[in-house]
Amino acid sequence: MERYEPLKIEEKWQKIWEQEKPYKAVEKDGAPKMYLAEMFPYPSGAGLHVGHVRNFTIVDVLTRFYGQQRLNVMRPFGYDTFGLPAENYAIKTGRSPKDVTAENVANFRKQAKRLGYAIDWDREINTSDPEYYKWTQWCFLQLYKKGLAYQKESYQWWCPVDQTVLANEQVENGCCWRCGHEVEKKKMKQWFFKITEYADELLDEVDALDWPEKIKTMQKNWIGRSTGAEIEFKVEGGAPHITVFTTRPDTIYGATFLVVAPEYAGLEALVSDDAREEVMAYKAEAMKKSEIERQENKEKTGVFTGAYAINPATKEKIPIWVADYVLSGYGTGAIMAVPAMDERDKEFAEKFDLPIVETELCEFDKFGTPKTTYRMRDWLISRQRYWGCPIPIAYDKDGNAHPIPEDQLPVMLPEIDDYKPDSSGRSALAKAKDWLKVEIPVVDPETGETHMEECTRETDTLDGYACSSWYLWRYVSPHDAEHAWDPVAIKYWAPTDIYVGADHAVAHLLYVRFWCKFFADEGYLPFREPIKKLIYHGYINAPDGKKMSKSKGNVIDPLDVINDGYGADTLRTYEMFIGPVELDAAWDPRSVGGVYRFLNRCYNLLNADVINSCSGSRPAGPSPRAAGANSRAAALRNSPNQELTHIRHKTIKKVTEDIYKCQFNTAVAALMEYVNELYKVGATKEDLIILSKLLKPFAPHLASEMLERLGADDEWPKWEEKYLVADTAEVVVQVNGKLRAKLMVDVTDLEDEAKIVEMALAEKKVQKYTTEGVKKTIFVKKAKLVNIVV
RNA sequence: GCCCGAGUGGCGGAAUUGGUAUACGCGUUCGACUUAAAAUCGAAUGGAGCAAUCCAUAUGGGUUCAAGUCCCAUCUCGGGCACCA
Repeated sequence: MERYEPLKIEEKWQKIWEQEKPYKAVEKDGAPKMYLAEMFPYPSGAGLHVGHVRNFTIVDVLTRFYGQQRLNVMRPFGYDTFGLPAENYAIKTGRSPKDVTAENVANFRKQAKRLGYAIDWDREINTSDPEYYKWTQWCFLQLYKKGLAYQKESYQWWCPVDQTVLANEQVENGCCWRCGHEVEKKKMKQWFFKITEYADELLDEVDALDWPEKIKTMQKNWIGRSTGAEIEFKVEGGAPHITVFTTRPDTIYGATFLVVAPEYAGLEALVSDDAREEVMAYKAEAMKKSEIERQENKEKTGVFTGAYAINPATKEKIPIWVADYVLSGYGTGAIMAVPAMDERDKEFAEKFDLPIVETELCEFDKFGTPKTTYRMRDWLISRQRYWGCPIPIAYDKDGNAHPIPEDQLPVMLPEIDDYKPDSSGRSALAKAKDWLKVEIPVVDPETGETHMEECTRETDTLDGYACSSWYLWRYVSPHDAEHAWDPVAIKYWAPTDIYVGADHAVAHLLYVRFWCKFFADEGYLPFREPIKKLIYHGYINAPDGKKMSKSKGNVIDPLDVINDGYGADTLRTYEMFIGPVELDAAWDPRSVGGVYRFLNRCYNLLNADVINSCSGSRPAGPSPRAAGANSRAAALRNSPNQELTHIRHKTIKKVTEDIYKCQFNTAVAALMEYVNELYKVGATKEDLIILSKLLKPFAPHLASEMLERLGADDEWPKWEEKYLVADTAEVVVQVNGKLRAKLMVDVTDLEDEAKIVEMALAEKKVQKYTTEGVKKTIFVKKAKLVNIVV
């Protein structure tokens, strides 16, 4: 008998797929379209890891599944290549990030091909390719034109290690998401995208999405809408008014003091001469503290500013304090403290001996104007780093920003020698002297006239998340030189039907939604939500359950698993079998062997002897089970063809429904059961064809080989309800809810409750318990169960 | 602290949503083939007991003819938020 040699089979089919391009996606009428994608990878130097394999294989199983159902599927592939790791590696090794990236991409492509994915390789994109980032810059300019890309000077998160600012979404527990170092606050002029403009829509449309609840909740929390009012407090002595935000304007009678954040812009003007020294010292202290330190010390601190405001309700004079428990970035950076109602204000009042008065609630909007605020801030997009998409902006001699005209795009990233950022707070691009100068049309802000002027380019680059905020639309026309995305193709393919990832619950997945809404408003997209269904899967951990990491030396290299002789089909099928898709799972090298054995058994069924002898009306194969066999095996002995048909259709149904539900582990288990049955009773050719078709999404090489030898196509099989019901059924007999006997009955008898109950009561094992008489009997047809209550 | 999830054999995990608990796989044991090993094939495998039976889905109660599934309380683990006024 021929042995199962996965490496040979896989090489053969990968060559065929490379040459014949069966997965090329073309717009066409007739079949409905199905557009699937994974969150494209950042191609690191280490190559593919088992987590990528899980991610890509989920997409592949679905792609093949829908493809076999003859939907018009599109499954592209791409690389998210801009970013710090490549740049840092380049600095360390003295090589250019471009070269390093090109190598990594080539390696990723090779490895992805080795896994046999049904990718349309003509739709490959790379965010650091000028052909791609030209359109990232175009997107920026559209946002800029509408005032949704703007500059603002404010305090920002700064990572001292990576020497760049970070978006709120990139700060995790007060630390940089990249390097883990504590972040600091730094006052800088930076570029932002006005995502808050879409806060309401982003929030309101979350519920309708076919996404995991976990992700939807995180997005809702992140946006964090609260409704309340802004109330203006006059300050004694003529300093500017203080506007506070509160969700409880009705408690204003209990507001006994105001508190402003240390970063509050009007603080200087407010503070009295007596208090100035102390207040400024407090502010300096607060600014020095990292976010973590501020959070750790929950003990309230603060200083009196020496100034007083007038409570518009009580007309009383109330003191103004500065304290770091008030956040500068939220609301107005100032609050009215109502210690009788609010725990934090109460704690503060008690500590500093401020008055606490019970408040009578008043009419909601009497003293304020209604106002909604969001926890979400605008998206900070400038990065002081080299390896990113240049921001298409230049500054005139007065420092005013002007857009680079669209016909000058792309603003190419210049080749430089030294990528290292320095302490100037500017990126290494500032050192590219020739590149910095550019002549562009400039509009005079006073006369409104346009003239050409030599300007200086922006040296910040865009946050990598900007590059990945629109790539799902680039896939529909990846080589279009005229548009970011082709208007016809986008209408056909988008939005993405299924998107698969394991990360970026709030950042990326919020940003794509934001851009989608913006470009829909601009008329470039005919939909407002970019992703219909999101599959958010778990990580694969090391065998000890810990995260895989190079330093721990517990990394499993997927290519090693393949080359050890298991092959890609085993690796893929194992990762689908490893557990429920949404859960983390620990790698188990022994279970990989189990899946290999399963595929091996599939292959062995192909053995010519089996096929030939089974093609007749009665399957031969290994001898049927001997004594002690269960009732189904008995049924198989009696009417093998009928029973086999029943099992076949049951398997088709189970595998089909499980894949729809993304329950890949139980789909694989059902295939294993099917194969076990076929081993017991022998397989017909039809069984082998069905098995191969159902197996193809998981193990496409082996299945293709089997289908070829069987002379069959890969069209997804359908089950028929009539075969799901066998002609005999097993009825369970319980006494007081405990299993006591089983009956084999004709299916037609299932309609006859009286007959079944009579049969049940006639069972010896049942009669043992019914000597005292029977109170009642319950027959559940659906469950094929009788319960006798005594 | 607040809000969600989840606790099932030696292990990863199944259970048509209230109806045969432990599918499938791993591991273990025995057997066949082999000079031998690997591979492969077959059998057994929740616990106790010779058995009939009894006990088992984190713990304790409850509802029900029937509970892993529903309700209440407790414990443990995971995730999210965490001075957001």
